[in-house]
Amino acid sequence: MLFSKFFIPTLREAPAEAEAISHILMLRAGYVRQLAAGLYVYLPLAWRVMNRIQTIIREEMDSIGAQEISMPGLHPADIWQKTGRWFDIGDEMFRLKDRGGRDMCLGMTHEEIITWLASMEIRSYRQLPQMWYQIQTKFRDEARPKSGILRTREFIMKDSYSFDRDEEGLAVSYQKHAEAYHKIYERCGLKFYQVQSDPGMMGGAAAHEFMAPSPAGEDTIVLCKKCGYAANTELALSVPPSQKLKGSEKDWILEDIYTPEKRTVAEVSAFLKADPSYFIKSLLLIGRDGPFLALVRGDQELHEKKLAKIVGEFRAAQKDEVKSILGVGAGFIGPHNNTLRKIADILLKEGIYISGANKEGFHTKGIKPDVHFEAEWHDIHVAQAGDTCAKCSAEIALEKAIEIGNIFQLGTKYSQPLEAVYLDENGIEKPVIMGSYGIGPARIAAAAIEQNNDKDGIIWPQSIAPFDVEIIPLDMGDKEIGETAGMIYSNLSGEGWEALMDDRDERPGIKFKDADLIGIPYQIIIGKKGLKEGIVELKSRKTKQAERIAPSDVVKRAKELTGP
RNA sequence: CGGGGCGUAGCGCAGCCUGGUAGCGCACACGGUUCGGGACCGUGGAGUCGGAGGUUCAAAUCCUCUCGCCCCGACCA
Repeated sequence: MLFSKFFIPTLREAPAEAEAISHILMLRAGYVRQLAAGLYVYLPLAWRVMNRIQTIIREEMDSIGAQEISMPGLHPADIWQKTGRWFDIGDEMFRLKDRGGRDMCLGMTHEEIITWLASMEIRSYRQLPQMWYQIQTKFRDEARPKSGILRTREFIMKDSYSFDRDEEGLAVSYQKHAEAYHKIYERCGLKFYQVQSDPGMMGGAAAHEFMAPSPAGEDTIVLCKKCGYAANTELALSVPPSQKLKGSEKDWILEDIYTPEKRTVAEVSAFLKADPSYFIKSLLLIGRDGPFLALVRGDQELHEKKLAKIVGEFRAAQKDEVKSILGVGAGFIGPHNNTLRKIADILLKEGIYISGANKEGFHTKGIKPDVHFEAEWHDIHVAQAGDTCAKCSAEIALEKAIEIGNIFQLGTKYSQPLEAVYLDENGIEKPVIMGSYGIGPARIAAAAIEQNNDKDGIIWPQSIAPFDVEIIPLDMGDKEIGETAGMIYSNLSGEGWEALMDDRDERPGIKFKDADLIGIPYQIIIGKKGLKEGIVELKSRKTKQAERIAPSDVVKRAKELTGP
């Protein structure tokens, strides 16, 4: 491919709206352009990357026996109504009506549609298991699209679905997907983790996410280097450090202490000269069944998602609600002396504490859990660096990560309402057991850039680079340079290499800058000085190391370094 | 949806406070000199100042409304 004929609109300066590294580099290097919030045009370079990623995905999906299909992006509402998601999902679903006034939506995912298909076609256990996948556009009206192509309102996704007779079959399909995903990410040159995740609105039992560590990520994951425990903080268990005992605390007796105008843990902690770990933070929340208290240790944060999994939806109480329910201001509420339902962090089961006295201007010291109040005990705190692993007690690490894929065991969540059933060997009708599995190719591309770049630009992993090699003749006016470049180009092409040749009549500096920005992993630099000595340079984008080799040796050497 | 910021030439920005000729750098076109890490000189083209309404003799600038984009949070199958 000739650079002069290929559309690569590089920019010297990045548009001001870009913040994430991958976003800035994709704009500057001429990969994408933004149409509107969360909507992007993929230019030729980016589309080549996407195609390479999709090819890898197809190969690995096919190798586990999945079959590619294609489903519509526009869906009738009634199928989504049958599973209830038409009502459960809010503004994030694009909804519209067709000319006949029928409710429709743009597909955010395809569980409903594929289950409809299965319900029409699957009759017998003899037809199972099945794995079907597609690479297709999804639409989600994101509340806040961000970070370039990392979070968009329209995006391509590989989604696959498994259909099995029973849970054992599902476990096999699930495992096959997990293995295929590992291969896909490895082949794409990504650093990644498989972590436990929250099934969320997908429903079902087990779920894992594949996470590419990056500061640009929206998720935080908890990792234990010792035992391998890995989970999204949405559900990650951890054991924070215990109270720092000075010795005298165990002699505390239950007493109220006057703490005028001291409301927050920080204020009371400073006032009483006691570490925040001696406090119980009491939060009055309003759930579906009325008000309740959530209790976490003073140095901890409540994880609202963990709590929501236990009690369902809730919201914080307003100031006047606190007054009317507990008869005291928000800074002085505590777990004892009231009959409200209490959900307490498991960490509070041990120790002795100070908390609000439920009396204006007072805190109570010497509170012992299970003695002075009772509660339902759950892990509801946010895992933090410095905590230890709930499984093996080693110190855990926290990392920001980009979600690049997920796998869910759905069970019968969709097959039941949509009546996707089969007859087993005994002629008994049973619902199909399903799994669902997603990968975002654009996120793979963005994560690859986030993980592989330097001050000059992108450094693509070879497998997903838009081209394998860029040939850079420094002076197109020089006959010998032009001929050598042409020879190398056709030799490489003949061996299956995809080469981009910068045939533009530009100064060397511009060609070097653009080449580094675009990030093709190898550059072959052909200049007058080198040719006088009979050599060209083969330069690694990543290391910036250049080898001086004879033009005729380029193919041989390139093969040694890496395959096409 | 809550909080904050920004919309002036393709990109990056100044001008706005204190109303009066729309400007700079890069990019682009042409000519010349250059040519191993984003060259230099000269000439030139390009802007409904996001939009609407208002105040004023006069609005990029002041006021009101509105649209869009970005960031933080909430949300996120």
